[in-house]
Amino acid sequence: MLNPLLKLTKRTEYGLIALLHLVDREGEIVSVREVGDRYPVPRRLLAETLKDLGRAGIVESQRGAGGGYWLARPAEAITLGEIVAALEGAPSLTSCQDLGAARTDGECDVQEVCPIRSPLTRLRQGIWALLEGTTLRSLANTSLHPTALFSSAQAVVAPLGPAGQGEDPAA
Amino acid sequence: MLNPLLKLTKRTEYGLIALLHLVDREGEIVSVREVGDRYPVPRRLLAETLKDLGRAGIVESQRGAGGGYWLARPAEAITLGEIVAALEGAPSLTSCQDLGAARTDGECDVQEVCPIRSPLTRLRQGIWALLEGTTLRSLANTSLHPTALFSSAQAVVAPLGPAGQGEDPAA
DNA sequence: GGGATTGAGCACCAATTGGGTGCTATTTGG
DNA sequence: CCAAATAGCACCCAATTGGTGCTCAATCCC
Ligand code: SF4
Ligand code: SF4
Repeated sequence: MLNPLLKLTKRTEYGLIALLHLVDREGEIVSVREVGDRYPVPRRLLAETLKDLGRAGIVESQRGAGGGYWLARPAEAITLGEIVAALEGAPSLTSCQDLGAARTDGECDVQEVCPIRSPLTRLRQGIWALLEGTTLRSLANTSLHPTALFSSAQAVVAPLGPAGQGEDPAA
Repeated sequence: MLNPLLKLTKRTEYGLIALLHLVDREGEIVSVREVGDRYPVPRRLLAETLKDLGRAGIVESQRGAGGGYWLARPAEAITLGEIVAALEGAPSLTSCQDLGAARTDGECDVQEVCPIRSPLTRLRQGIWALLEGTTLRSLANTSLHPTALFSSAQAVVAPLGPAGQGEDPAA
């Protein structure tokens, strides 16, 4: 069984691969064909992913012969959170939390007496802070900038309490 | 669309609810019936969840009339990561990473030339550090212990680079 | 001992979601 | 006009998750 909590969808993975390629070719125009030739991913799905990223305003595109995609902004101005949101939808940790979306469909029975809503919300914000705190640029140049970055995440999630002993559940 | 990255399964939610109830009744023995009476969740599924937690060694149980469940350890010695691992399986962010599991099924074609494996691994470890750094006790007594806790997460994920500007994708 | 209560185990079904493709229209360069 | 390339959308199939049925085993109380 794979853990859904920590799982990125293939769409997101393909999107990230494509975006990293765009970073590599920053300033130029890149076609889906080119990306698909470089990485053994379903080219068609890659195209769908790029379309999504385009609709989200992360990349821009040019149709017609010689067309393709390029980053709509410099790589340091694109966050991982933004990418994930574009390809997997708005962030919400549980079915009752849509965080800005319409409240019309949040219909969990437990909601009234739920003891985990509040702490989980904080956790979600913490994870999201991680994603927001990671730029596309930093993904490209990994093993660079060993800077502490969790200021916001820390502030948000800290009330959850002190750390445990950190056992490894994979054992 | 709900974001799978930040989504807990119902099983985990129910499990957490049950566990928090056990924390409340720490020292006593609690039946599934009792928990099911307090929260409007499918009692049967709640039972399955408790079984899983039992198999994972998080709770202990007593069969027969008057039987039930109790925490196998004090609440501060049970981490959220452990709970999630018990109910949703071992942590792995992408299909190629099983982190200790058998390598026989990690069969992503991209693997050889994948530019995102390494950074995503680090991200996964960061998220997991968050989960491991949260104890069941701290979930119960939220709004307590405003302690900084991300030492391990920080150390692990820091190489990903500096923070972005933190836009809100839900807007 | 006998019945009621409660957990253990396992298989099974139904709904949702994610992975992936087909098809057609539209834009652009030559 | 033709070829290349993106845009849009509907659709199918496999996997996962949410939820149940049924049976067995242990324990308490009378
Ligand atoms: S109310 Fe509680 S159980 Fe229901 S979706 Fe929200 S967090 Fe989960
Ligand atoms: S190799 Fe890359 S694309 Fe394949 S599962 Fe791993 S991270 Fe994802």
